[in-house]
Order: sequence, then C-alpha cells, then structure tokens
Amino acid sequence: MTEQRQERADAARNRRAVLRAAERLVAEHGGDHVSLDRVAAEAGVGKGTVFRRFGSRTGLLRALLEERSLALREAITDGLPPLGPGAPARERLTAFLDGLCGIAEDNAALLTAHEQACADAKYTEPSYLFWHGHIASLVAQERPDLDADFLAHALLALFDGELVRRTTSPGEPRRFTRSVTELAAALLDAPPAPPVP
Amino acid sequence: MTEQRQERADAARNRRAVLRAAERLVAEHGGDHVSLDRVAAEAGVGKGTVFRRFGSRTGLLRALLEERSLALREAITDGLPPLGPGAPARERLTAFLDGLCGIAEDNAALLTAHEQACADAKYTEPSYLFWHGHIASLVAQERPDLDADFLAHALLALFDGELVRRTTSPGEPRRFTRSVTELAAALLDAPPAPPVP
Amino acid sequence: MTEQRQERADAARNRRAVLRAAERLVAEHGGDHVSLDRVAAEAGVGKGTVFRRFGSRTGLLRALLEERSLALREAITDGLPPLGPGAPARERLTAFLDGLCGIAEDNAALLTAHEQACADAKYTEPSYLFWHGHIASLVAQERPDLDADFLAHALLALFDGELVRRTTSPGEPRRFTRSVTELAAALLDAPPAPPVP
Amino acid sequence: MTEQRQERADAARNRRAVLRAAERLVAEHGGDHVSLDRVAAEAGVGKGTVFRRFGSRTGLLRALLEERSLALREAITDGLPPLGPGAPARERLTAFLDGLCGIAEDNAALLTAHEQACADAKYTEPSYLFWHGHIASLVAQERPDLDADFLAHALLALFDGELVRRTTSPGEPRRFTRSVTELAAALLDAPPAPPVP
DNA sequence: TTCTAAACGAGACGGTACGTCGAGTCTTGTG
DNA sequence: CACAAGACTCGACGTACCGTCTCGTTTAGAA
Repeated sequence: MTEQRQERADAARNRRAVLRAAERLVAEHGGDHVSLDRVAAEAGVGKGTVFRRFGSRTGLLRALLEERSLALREAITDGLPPLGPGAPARERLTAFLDGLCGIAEDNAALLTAHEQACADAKYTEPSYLFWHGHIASLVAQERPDLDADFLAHALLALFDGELVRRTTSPGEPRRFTRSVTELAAALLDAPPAPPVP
Repeated sequence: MTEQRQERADAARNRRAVLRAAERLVAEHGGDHVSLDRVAAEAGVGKGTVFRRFGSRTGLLRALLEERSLALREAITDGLPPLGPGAPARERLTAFLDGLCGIAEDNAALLTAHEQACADAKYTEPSYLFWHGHIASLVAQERPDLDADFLAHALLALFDGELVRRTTSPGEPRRFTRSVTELAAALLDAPPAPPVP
Repeated sequence: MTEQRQERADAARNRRAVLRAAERLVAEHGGDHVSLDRVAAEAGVGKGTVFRRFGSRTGLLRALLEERSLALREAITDGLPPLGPGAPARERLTAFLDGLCGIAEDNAALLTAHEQACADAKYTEPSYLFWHGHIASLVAQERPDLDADFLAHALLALFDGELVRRTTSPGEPRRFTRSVTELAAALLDAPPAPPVP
Repeated sequence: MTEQRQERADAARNRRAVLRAAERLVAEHGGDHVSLDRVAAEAGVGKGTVFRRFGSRTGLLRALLEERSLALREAITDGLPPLGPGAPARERLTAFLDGLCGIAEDNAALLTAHEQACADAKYTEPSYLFWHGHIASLVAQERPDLDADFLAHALLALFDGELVRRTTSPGEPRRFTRSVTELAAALLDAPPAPPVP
C-alpha cells in the first residue's frame, strides 16, 4: 500500500482545486499579493482545507513547483539519456539545465512567490537539495578541480523569478535558457585555476 | 548647495538612533524578527518617526545597507586604484568583488532581512543598479565576447545572505570571498564560446 | 434559533475578557485615555481580536453600554409593569427614566468615552433610536399636543457623561435621577401651549 | 493699555485668514474632517502660526464660535431690552434663546466640530459658563421653585450641532428655534412641583 | 444497510506587524 | 529679535494576513 489510507474523493478534488486556484492567482497577480484567503476563496474551499493539505503558504507554493518539476525529476532519476543516467556528465548537466530553465521560464511568477515564502529555508528544501546534489555531482565528475558545491549554488542562484522575467523578453522567449547554458559552459570550460600561492 | 535644506539637528540624531537600534536588533535576532515597533522602541522614538524617515521596512533596511556600502561606492567612483578608476578592468573587478564580499560577510543577517523585505523590487534598487552597472562595465571591457549584463546579474545573485552564512564557517572566515573570486576568475578566463551553429 | 451559529467558546471568553478590560480601564482612567492597544493588552488578546469583535473603538464602547442597558431594554419590551407594557404611559416613562438615569450614574465615564467616540453618529445608533422611540411613543400617548419627537431628543440630551458627573455629588448620589425626573414631570405637566397667532 | 503690545498688522491678517479658512472648510466638509494642516494650508500660513494664535484645535473652534456669538453676548450685557438688562426675565430668556438658536442654526457644523474637540471640557468653557449663568439667573428670577442650575444645563444641552441639523429641514428653516422656545415655555409654565414626601 | 468514529470543510478566531493620520512641538530661517 | 514656516515627533487607529481552532458534516469501514 503506497498510502496508509485511501485519499478521500472529495479531498483529492479539493487538492486539485486549490492548486489550480493558486496557479491562476499567481499567474494573474504577480507572485506576491496572493494571500491564502484569496486562494481558498478562489478554490471554493475553506482556509482550513488549504492548511490541512499544504501545511503553510510555503508548502502550497512548494507543491505547485514540485508538480511542475516532477517530470524533470523522474527523467533524471529513471529516464533515458541525456537527462537520465548513462550520458556523459557534461551532456547530462546541459540537458538538466535546459529542462530547469524551461520550467523557470514558464513559471517565473511562481518562482518569485516561492522565494518570498521560503525566506531563508530555501537551501533546505528537498527540491533544492535534489537539484543541488545533481548539479554538484555532475560538476564534480566533469571538473574535479572546481568547487562543485559552491558552483552548484551559484548556478541555482540564477533561478530567481524576477531575473527570469527580466531576462526573458517577448522577442527572445528562451534567452534565459541560452544565458544560463552559456554561463555554465564557460565555467566548465574555464582553464584550471592556478594554485594559490 | 547639495541639500535644499539642512537636516534638522534632532532629526539627524533620531535618524542615527534608529539606524543603530535596527542594526543592534538585526545582529541579535537573525535578520527576520525585527519589527519596526521594536526598532522604534529600542531607538526611543515613536513609530511614526521611523516611517517618516525611512518610508517603510524596506527603506530602513536599505538605508542600513547603503550606509555599510557607502565607502565602497565612493572608493569605486572617486577612489584610488585598484578600486577606483585607472586600474585595469580585471583588477578593478577583483578588488570590487573582494570589497563587496567583505561587506556581505559582515552583514549576512542584514542581507537576508533586506532580501526578504525587498521582495521583487530588488533589481530596481539604486544600489543594485550601481553594482550591476559597475560589474557589467568592467566585464564588457575585459571580455567583450561575453554577455556582460547577464553575467553581472549572475555574480550579484551570489550575494544572498543565507548563502553567505552557509559558505562562511568559523574555520574559514573568508571562504565566501574566495569562492566568489575564483568563480569570477573562471568566468573571465573561460575560452571564447564557439559560435552557435 | 436566535443565532445563525453558536458563538465559539474561546471567542466568548475573549469577548468577555475584552469587555472587562475595557470597563476596568475606563473606570480607572477617565473615559478618555483608553486606547485599544491598552485594552487588548489588558485583556491579554491581540489587537486584531478587539477589532474583529467590535469593529472599532466606537463599537467596543457601544458594546459595553449595551451590555449595561440590556436588562433595561428587555424589561421595557417584555418585562412587567411599570417598565413593561401595560402600565400607563406616564408611569412607564417615569420608570424608564429612572432606570436609564441609574445606568448613567453608574457609568458616567463610559458615557463620556462613548460620546467622544460616536461623534456625530450618535443619533443613528440602535440604542439611541430605541430609547428615543420609546420615549417619544410614551410622550405622544400622554401629551398628544406636544412635539414628542423633539422632546424625546431633549430628554436624551441630558444623558451626557460629564453632566451626570457634575450633577452627581457624593452627598447626593441620585441627584441626577431626581433632576431628570423633575424636569420630565414639569414638561408633562405643562399647560397646553397657546396656539401660535 | 488694553493690550500688552499692539498686534502686528500681518499677525492680524493671518489671524483673520485662519479663521476664514477654518470656517470655509467646516462649511464644506462637515464639522469633522477638518485637520489643522488643511486649515493652515487653506489659510496660506504655517501650522505653527495656527497654534501660536489659537493654542489648539479646540481654541481655534472656540474662537470661531465666540466670533459668531460676540454680538449676542454684548447685547445681553450692555444692549437694549428685551435682550439687555431691564426687560422682564421671561422676555429676556425668550429673546436670548431666540438669538442663540439663530446662531446655532447658522453654524450647526461648527457646533459639531467644537463639541468633538472640546470633549469633556465643554462645561468649563467661558462661553458655556456665560450662557449658563445667564439662563440660570433668569430662570431663578422667573421660577424660584425650580432647579435653575440643572434647567440651564438642560436647555444648553439642546444646542448640539447634530440635533440642530436634524431638526432643521429645508422646509422649516427655523424649526429648531421654535422647538426650543416651546420647550422652554412649557418648562416655565409648568405648575409647581408637588413637594417630595 | 446501518452505525460509529475519524477525517474533512468552512470560516471565525488569535496575534503580530505594517502603514496612515493628525494634533501638537521645536528648530531654522526671515523681515 | 520676534514671528512665520513647516519639518518633526509621537502614538492611536485600523488593516492584512498567516496559521490555529472549533464545530458541524461527510465519508469509510465494521457489524
């Protein structure tokens, strides 16, 4: 049994309604200005329901983001190359960043809202830890001479909702992806650092 | 005359008292948990005074940060090399990042509080614009082939209070500075990107 | 069912706590100088609670007064003569004024605070309208030749907190009641006004 | 010398400007909602000037009212009958109430603002004391058997800005005066109260 | 199918922090 | 040098929103 108990039919329905309402509101009003009262009202459920399901504002936004990134996560773990295991580290990293950038470009407002809510717990979120571990592992394989841990943080720091929005213009819908990819490439291609005297 | 009117003596005194109180509270309690009521009480002034002087929570934190970085800003504009004008772009950038990292390491909690308060207006703050312009200008001089604008955002994205705190350990007080410097060096030393086919 | 929904237990408890705190503070400090912050603090609840329950400073004071006068109101509507229906108008009016004067004498400070808060909405308050309607109705029965409406306003205008306090001296605890009663008696006993030529 | 110092010309001009501005604002917006900042701005003077001249919000409104009632006051003290000394008490009272009602009808909004500002000091204001003393004295002459002091308070309690406004309708511009006069007449014509047993 | 206990739904409640407003004060500049 | 101007101070008021809690309702599973 994957669940201790079958999720009640109405509960599942409400769960979906809340997620849809939240994404609608985040899309309309920018990231911020989405209070849980409004989400609950828009979803047609009580506020208690939202909290029962998602624990907190942060949890709700996290759930939304994880819903968006679930496919990418599974492709990395169990999928085919170049995302999944088997491909060279460099190609896996490029493919992964491409996928994550795509998600970011499609959900910039949501990213902003999530950052706002997470505050300082951002670095302890399961998703963040997963992305970070994946990047650091690949970087370590490709460039053992670099500080893979910090570099992974640096790459993930680019996924700021507002930065995505400002980088992405109507004329260049994928400029953020290109910028991130180029930056990553530059880092991986950098010559070995001279030893600190 | 740089000011239309001399700031009143009592106003200046209160301004200082509020800033000192805020910095004291931010230092004690971590970044967050610093309400303006408490700042006002700690400073011994009414809450209205805080709002008149700083406009909002964001304004107060911004003022604190700008106070901390004023010296660096002036050194860049009017100071001697390697920070000020005259030195090669590469050296100016290294010196600047070193200075900014030092400020960040000394004020990680304040950084966190400011990010929390600024929300999504971060990229329009005068300070951010100044830092960004400076970095982008130097990068453009040193590496005209790179996307200086995005790269500047990427470097500034590293100055996240929580990342600073997590990078800096008691044993390595300047590890954040070293990491940032190395990353910047790697980027500037990267070979020219091959033309996209 | 008199109520759509049962008032929650904790809400009722807090409601009482707030009212008790307010009455305590009004009694100690005179009428004015009772800020809602202090009431909330004295009651041990958040300020938001006070506002949720009572809407505003005015609402809180009104609730206090209505609590004081609820018994009188019910006695008038459903009680026994001479207050309740059945007694001659003159006797009902005398009994009513006696009761209202008693309340006023016991709550002069509260009256003052309420007047201060109500400002100009005094004549539209449910309580005022009820008292006024009752008086006017009785006067109209007793003396159809008088302007019952204005006379009712005139009688109620006597219930000014400060006037009550100034009329009531330690030596004559019920002097206000006596004065009001005599004045009312004089009005009701006045000879018919000569027709205006 | 009646004044320690001759009032400077500009001071006198500003004094008038402030009074005119205040009356204009009170007339436009009802009684309340007239902040001293706005009065000062409307008068084209600094706020300090308003406070130096009138001491406080209360003082400003009081000055306005006294300006309005100065003529009546002088007529009572030094004028000709029936207002001034010499006429029978009954006629002097009637004439006085008529005059005061006229002022009230013309300045209902101002009355309201003044009550709001005076709060509980209403009974100690020079104007109030003067009116009260005059009424009480006349009542005492006419009806020594009544409680002249309380009756004077009762009559003055009718001069409530909001009551005046509600009594006065476009169709009956002087209805307030008539109502007050009739009420006073009824009181003075009331038969002697039977002795309290 | 009916009963019972647990989970759910709705939203009122509790509290903290923010920002506004206006009365009254005080410093600085000016005629 | 007294007055005018208005920036400044203070604290009360009211709002917004997060997270909790209660109470009535619905459902899942047992008898």
